[in-house]
Amino acid sequence: MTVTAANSEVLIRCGECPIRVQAVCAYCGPSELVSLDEIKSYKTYKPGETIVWAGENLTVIGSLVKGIATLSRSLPDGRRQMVGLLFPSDFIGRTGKRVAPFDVVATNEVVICQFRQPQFDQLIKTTPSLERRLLDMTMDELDSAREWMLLLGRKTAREKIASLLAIIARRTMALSAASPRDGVAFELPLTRETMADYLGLTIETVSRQISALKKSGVISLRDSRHIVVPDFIRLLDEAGDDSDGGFID
Amino acid sequence: MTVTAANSEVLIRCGECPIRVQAVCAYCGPSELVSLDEIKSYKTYKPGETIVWAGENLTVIGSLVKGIATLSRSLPDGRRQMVGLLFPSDFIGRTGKRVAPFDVVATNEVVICQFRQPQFDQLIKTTPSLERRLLDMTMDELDSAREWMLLLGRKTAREKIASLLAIIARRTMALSAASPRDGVAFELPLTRETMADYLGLTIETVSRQISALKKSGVISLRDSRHIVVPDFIRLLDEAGDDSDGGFID
DNA sequence: CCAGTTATTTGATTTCGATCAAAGCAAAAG
DNA sequence: CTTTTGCTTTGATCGAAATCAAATAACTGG
Repeated sequence: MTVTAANSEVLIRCGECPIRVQAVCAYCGPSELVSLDEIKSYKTYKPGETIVWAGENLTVIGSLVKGIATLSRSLPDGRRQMVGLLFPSDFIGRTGKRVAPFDVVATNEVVICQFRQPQFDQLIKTTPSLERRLLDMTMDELDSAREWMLLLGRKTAREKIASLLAIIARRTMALSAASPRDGVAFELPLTRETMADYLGLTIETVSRQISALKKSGVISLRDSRHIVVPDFIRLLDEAGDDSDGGFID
Repeated sequence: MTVTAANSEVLIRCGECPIRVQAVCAYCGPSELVSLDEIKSYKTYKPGETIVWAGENLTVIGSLVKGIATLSRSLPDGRRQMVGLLFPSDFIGRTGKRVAPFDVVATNEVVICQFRQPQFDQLIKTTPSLERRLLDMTMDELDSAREWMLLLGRKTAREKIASLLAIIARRTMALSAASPRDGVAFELPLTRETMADYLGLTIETVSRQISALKKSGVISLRDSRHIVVPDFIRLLDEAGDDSDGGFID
């Protein structure tokens, strides 16, 4: 299990955490070692596999260690809306709820560090700083979800695509410490269908708008999954919003 | 300040709380009285008044005591999306954030029980159960926001209207303990414009779809603000979803 | 009660994105 | 190498909701 603070400080680390091996609670000070090994168990999911079914019993509680998973809900006739993306260090499940409100689906090979509910509750109770951190993370997610509501409710297809690309570009830039006016290149971690389900659009519209942005010179494509953004500011402009959305932040 | 638990148990009550007068923390047991009077202050806002401006310094932290407020964000060209409704007992603001992410606007006359940031942080630190409660509330809001994303991204105009009416009808029924097959009557607390901003629609479409639902016999109107739902199940059906959304739950 | 806003409804038309349809492409399977 | 399969692009058409426009209804303050 990995919990990353706002300032990127690592609070608790698991054995299979990609960053480090020791289980340490940084909040409680380095002196306080949390023995997670007894209460956690790792589970691996194949690409496309459903980790949690909406409406079913919510048994999984823990955090994503490796891979990317999607949170989504579907209407009876199949219309689907993605409502969140889970990256390593994000939580799955929640305390005090019996029924899962959303589907959780693995896009890659996903590894989850899973806890038993009573033991996780205990861990939270005995680690106030963890609860505080959980609260902050949840509030951030809430802000992101609401930001996304603005996109879903009011943005045009072109603005939706630009917003999504901007968010991914921003992630990439943050990692490479590039400036906004530099070119950014990245690989789309999503299929056109997933993008469509995210943005409340159809596959065809996604494809068309990407083509349109290409024709306008806002982006260029090496292949369908590799995007190059020559001018990030220009892309932000197309997103319609002054700020950057930040759904996947 | 009023914090209501999932089971409707009241945790902390302020002087002007509509339910009771004493300031009591029920979680910490009735023995533990929380002296809120020294750190809180009441503020009243007129209908239409903006309590918090998105992008500006977030100074308000506290909870809504009376009235209804909306949470919204706008695009530079004026397109607006409502992202939440605040009812009495709901929180405004959050710890550890300098800039307000959304506008908070009073629809009625609104009374807010306001705290100073450092003192509120202190209150949270010394009241672990309060933090736990805050976490639960925030997670519920997150689930609701995501549910709303499904509506915004994938539902038709008719389904959107039906969903909103169903949520309000459900609230009304819960208060009157009526059964789903009974008729429900309620007053819309929102203008057509507010509804439109909520649902990601225009005023005209809202009006048209309400007329259409009336013509289909799903609802009837005494006047534009007073809705009668003869068969709640029928309305739920029109909402497209099996479950009830619950955005305003 | 009336003039003057401010909501709401209804109608006509347009437009953006969905739908229907088919072709191109690339990776995996045989 | 060819076939299959899944993903993506592009084209033609359709339709739901937006936009433009105007009438009606409801509320405001004088």
